[in-house]
Amino acid sequence: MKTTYRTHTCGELSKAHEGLAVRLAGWVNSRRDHGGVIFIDLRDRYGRTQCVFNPERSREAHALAEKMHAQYVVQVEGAVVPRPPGAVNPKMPTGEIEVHVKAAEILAASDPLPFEVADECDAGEDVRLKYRYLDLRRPRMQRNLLARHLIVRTMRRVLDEAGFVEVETPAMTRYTPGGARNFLVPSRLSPGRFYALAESPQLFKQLLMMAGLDRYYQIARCFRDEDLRADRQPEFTQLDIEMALVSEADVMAVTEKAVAAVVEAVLGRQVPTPFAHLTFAEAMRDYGVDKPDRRFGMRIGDVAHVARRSDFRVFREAAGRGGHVRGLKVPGGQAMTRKEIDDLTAYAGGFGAKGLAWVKVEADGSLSGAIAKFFKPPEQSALKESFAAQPGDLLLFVADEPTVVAASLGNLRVHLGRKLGLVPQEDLQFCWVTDFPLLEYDLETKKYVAMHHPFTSPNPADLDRLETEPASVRARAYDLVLNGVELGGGSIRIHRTDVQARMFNVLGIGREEAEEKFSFLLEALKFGAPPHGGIALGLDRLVRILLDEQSIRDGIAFPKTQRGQDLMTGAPGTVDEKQLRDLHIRLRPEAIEGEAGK
RNA sequence: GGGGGCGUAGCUCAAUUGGUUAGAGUACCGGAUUGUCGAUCCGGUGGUUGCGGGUUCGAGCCCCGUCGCCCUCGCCA
Repeated sequence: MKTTYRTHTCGELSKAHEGLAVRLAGWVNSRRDHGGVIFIDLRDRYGRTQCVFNPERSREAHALAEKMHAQYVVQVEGAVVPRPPGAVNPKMPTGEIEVHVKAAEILAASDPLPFEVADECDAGEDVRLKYRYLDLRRPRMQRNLLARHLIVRTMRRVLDEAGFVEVETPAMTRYTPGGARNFLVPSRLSPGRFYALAESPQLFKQLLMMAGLDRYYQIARCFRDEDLRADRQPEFTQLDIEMALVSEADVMAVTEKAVAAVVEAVLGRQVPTPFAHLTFAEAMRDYGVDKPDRRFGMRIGDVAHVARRSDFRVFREAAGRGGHVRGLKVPGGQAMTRKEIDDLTAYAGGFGAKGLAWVKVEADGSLSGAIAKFFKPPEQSALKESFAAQPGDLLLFVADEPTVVAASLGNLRVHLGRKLGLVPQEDLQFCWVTDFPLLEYDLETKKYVAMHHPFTSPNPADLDRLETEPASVRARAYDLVLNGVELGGGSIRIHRTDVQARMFNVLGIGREEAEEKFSFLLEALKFGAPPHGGIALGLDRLVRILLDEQSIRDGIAFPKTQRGQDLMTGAPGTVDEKQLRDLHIRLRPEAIEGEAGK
């Protein structure tokens, strides 16, 4: 790493360099001034090295060191010397040596900092984001960016070796209906027209298969104008893959290889392949969600058969009218207080559950709690058997529509798993969720919408029911789930014009609209489209999990806030009237007022 | 759009039931200090309590509005 300004980095000197004359440059990490001797820890990306300024060695250098403050950029020249006995710092990789400085130069001064540049930073995230370049000087953030780089490099290596071609696709494309809200870019050259920023390279990668590229990948930036979360940014990165002449197993095999290589590279750990598989129906039944966290058990149990025979009206009626009655066993939950259970009820209520029924298993095996009396002894035994419940356990039940039961218990399960410390944090549990429904009924528009996207191939076994029983048709779609997080998803695509036309028809996309919005795809399908499929993995989420960070923002150099703002640059910002005129745009009054109010 | 948390010195936080001049650590400034590594010791500067309004003899604290950050539901094919 030798450059004009340095002979070595701040991380590489050791006893092996003893006696060597070196030149280092970096940031002043800290200064310890003893009146005579001054110690300065010099920091760069590679590490920290202690530099010693002794007035007896160089009066000028020492005088300069008195002026050096935190985060000054300085250059020093001196000799690598083993530290005196007792002064060795075993906590530092370079702790056995120090540089005795005989000449120094201040390359850049620094104002006092808004927050300390240290590994454990307790500054608020808004301050960190405003001064992101300072935040990124912290070793932890540097580790994150380096790990992200390693992850991307590993993905490229694995896919390159497997014959994939990296192709760039447009970020500025045409708006297509369905899916996420798009960011729009006004066209200066075509008044009144707009590009849409790509929410994914979906159609382009399919067209690359039709072009005969055979195997494509891209580290692709995607844009979605939806509300943000700890795991969602308006622009994010996907590892996007598409392959021709493949079935699900081919795509999964490549994905597993790439992901396993990444885990090995970053954490040095082996991930067993192939990953576990479960169907959407199994996931919903056992875990209540389509992205199960399989690091712990506590599966959802069905007690409809007991509910029907009970005297508890809420249960009986729910079980009778096609609803579900299901529950969770909380091991040792008998110790929970009324207040704790009330909190769980409120939590489940957030997912639509109107109540949370519970019973405790007492030491003698009897059930206690407000609803216990509605169950005769045989039903009480049946309840316990359903969960293999032992004395000391708590059983929680939700009786409601299937979607409410699944959502409330599924989320409650994860909530409890964390609260009770049942989740082995270090564990990495990958799994595939398959056999998703092709379509979902949207109550708002009273139409079927594609669960994955409109180009997903129906399962051939269900194809004859596409028009008659659309909700029962399975898709050739699959999601990759890691520790309860949806890492990504993909599908085998429709490659036949007739099937694609039927799909649009079921979605209520008329021939005219399909022709207008997707004519290029429909035409391409006519010119020899090979069977193909692929997947897209959320890079930011994978990085976050492997780094064990709480937010994907900590793996992104310059992320945006929950309101979609960049606190450093101030984006989105205003533009002047001339720019708007060039774009043939006039702001609506409420937009102008809203701006004035700030 | 809904729910929740937070907002006090550059930074992280405290401030009894609404009651005297809003404190501490850190950073910063000055001084002392020749083996520290979160250096230490002495002294000092630093406040529109996010903003606006209200209630009150009196508001950091209560009320209304508003802005910002975070979490979350909806949303994210």
